[in-house]
Amino acid sequence: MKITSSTEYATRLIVNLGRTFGAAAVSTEKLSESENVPADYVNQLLLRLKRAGLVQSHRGSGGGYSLSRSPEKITLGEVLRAVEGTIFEDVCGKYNDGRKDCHHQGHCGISPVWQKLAALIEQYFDSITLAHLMEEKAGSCGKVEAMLGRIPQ
Amino acid sequence: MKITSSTEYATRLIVNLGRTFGAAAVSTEKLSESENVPADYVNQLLLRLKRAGLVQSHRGSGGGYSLSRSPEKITLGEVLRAVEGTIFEDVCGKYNDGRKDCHHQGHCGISPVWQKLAALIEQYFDSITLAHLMEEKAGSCGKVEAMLGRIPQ
DNA sequence: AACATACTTGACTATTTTAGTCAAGTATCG
DNA sequence: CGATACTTGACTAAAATAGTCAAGTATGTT
Ligand code: FES
Ligand code: FES
Repeated sequence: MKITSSTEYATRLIVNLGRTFGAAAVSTEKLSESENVPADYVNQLLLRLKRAGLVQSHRGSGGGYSLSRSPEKITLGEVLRAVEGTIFEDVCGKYNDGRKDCHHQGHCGISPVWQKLAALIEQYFDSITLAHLMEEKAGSCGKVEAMLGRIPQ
Repeated sequence: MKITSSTEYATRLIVNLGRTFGAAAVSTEKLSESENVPADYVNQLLLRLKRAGLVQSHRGSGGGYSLSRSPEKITLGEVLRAVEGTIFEDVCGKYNDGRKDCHHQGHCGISPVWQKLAALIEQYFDSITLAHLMEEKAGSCGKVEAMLGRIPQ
């Protein structure tokens, strides 16, 4: 799974934008200062969020970024896929030049575990919205039960 | 989360040992050949598994490694912690020289999400035994429901 | 005892990934 | 027109990963 500085920063940045949703756009320099992330890095990350359609940009003086949807309609999963590409990369076949050298191919007991983990993680991230993240009390970090029904056994 | 080549290899190696549980020990060279992992790397990984008490070594000719417990009593979580140290590293405070520069410290909506994810993943890995991994049919990769009861909301 | 087998230890290196930087743009507002 | 601020893509330093190497030590067999 890819949890890098981009993950951490992008999450903080978009939550920051969520706080001023409906109000004026925020410049990357302001974001850089308030979230303590290098300015050029902020640019890079917000550009990816923009390309994924999660935020809008407004050029020129007084411009900046703003959410393109309300915080309830943006999930953490979308944010992470936007900045990292894919959240959980396949484990089997990643090493040994891509060929699966497992002896029990087709009915292997290991690979389903990685696949299910991937599903578990994706579903978890998709169950969490920006609105959840903006709540300033701990404990509301996704309803795990609700999400479980959708994981294939 | 740390899912590296060590993770992948160590899992395959210990499953391999599981298959001959009760029979003779298997040399690292044999393991290297049958699992297609560099011999010196196999040595390194099995040594870590040994230090964690999951496998036993037998020196001298005819020696090798064998499980030190039955496959039902070894979990994937134990294996991963043995080879990687910690499975999921803290996200908050990992960047920005260790200080949490979140504006809503103490009641932040983001950090509980990483913490819960970590718990989710650890519980999942701990719910899977070597015996599960050895079953050569897909689909028996841990009972997610059972594991959920133990995750703090 | 000698010898081959096979684990043990720890340092070392090449490769890849991550984190962050830089420069040269383009569009918009006032 | 000029300042503000996004846009693009390449570039670099630092860290992590993947794998190697060499010099051991212990054990079973002959
Ligand atoms: S297919 Fe990857 S370990 Fe079996
Ligand atoms: S404490 Fe890390 S983002 Fe709030």
